[in-house]
Amino acid sequence: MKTIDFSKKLADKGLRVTSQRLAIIEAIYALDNHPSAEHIIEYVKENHPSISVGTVYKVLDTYVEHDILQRVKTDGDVMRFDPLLDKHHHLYCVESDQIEDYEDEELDQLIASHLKKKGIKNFEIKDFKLHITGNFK
Amino acid sequence: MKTIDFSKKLADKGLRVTSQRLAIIEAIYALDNHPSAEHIIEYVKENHPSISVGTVYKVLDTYVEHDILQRVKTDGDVMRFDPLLDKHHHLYCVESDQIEDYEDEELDQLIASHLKKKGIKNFEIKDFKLHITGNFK
DNA sequence: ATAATTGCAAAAGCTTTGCATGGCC
DNA sequence: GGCCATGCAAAGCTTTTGCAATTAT
Repeated sequence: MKTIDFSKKLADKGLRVTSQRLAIIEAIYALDNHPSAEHIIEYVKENHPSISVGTVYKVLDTYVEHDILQRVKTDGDVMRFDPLLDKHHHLYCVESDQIEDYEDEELDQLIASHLKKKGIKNFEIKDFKLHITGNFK
Repeated sequence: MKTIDFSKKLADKGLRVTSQRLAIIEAIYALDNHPSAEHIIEYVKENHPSISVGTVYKVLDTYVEHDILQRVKTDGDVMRFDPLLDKHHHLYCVESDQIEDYEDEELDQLIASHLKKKGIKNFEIKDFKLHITGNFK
């Protein structure tokens, strides 16, 4: 995805296009491994030394609100961000902080139909996400 | 589970039994909804006003290390704790911070056999957990 | 006795907030 | 021009840490 596409993406959502916002979304795609805010700040500062921490957090919030990013839960206390919006699951490495996307429509169907058939008492299911732990090799 | 059982549970793991440790594990069972450290502290202070925050965190860490508790991931930045150790999944309410356990061996089998059959390239699966979001009713 | 646990308080780490300045539309 | 976004710095919150005093075994 090129810079110009990011501009359009923001404009289409009614968001103002600023160089900080572009740098942040470019960073997330460039970093590519569900970066934390800290990783993003570090990366963006290379070409944007004066960007401030508060701005990055505000922009990330804005992106999550406008469905440009998803938050990714981790065991630790840092939030990480994922630009993939299609339904997918995550692979968590038990030895490092690596997180990868895992898409599997067949699995989605399998789980969805099982849950639909069986139902959960007193609970209306909206969505589900599988957290798979293991080792990359 | 009675107090005496908690004592035994700790002793069996080679942990020293202290009134703080007992109060903390009792609190978790009493609170019963995957309490946060803050909830636990609040509850324990009723009968144990002088307990300190640091102690509670240290004891929770000890319990997790010794497989007496599991950590539960949340969207927010607070860690929560679960005394159920059997394999299970979690139901997350989208409107509140309620979290419930969900056990479903049939589902576990279904997912396990699908993943085993299909495999994941460059990844060795150790375990998986489903995060189901929706509404309690 | 002695090794582990507690309480206290300080500090760390991540994230949020308020407000004046500056930039986009 | 008007409004929104940014930078800065301070503060907030949860969690961690160090150490002396206390307690369990």
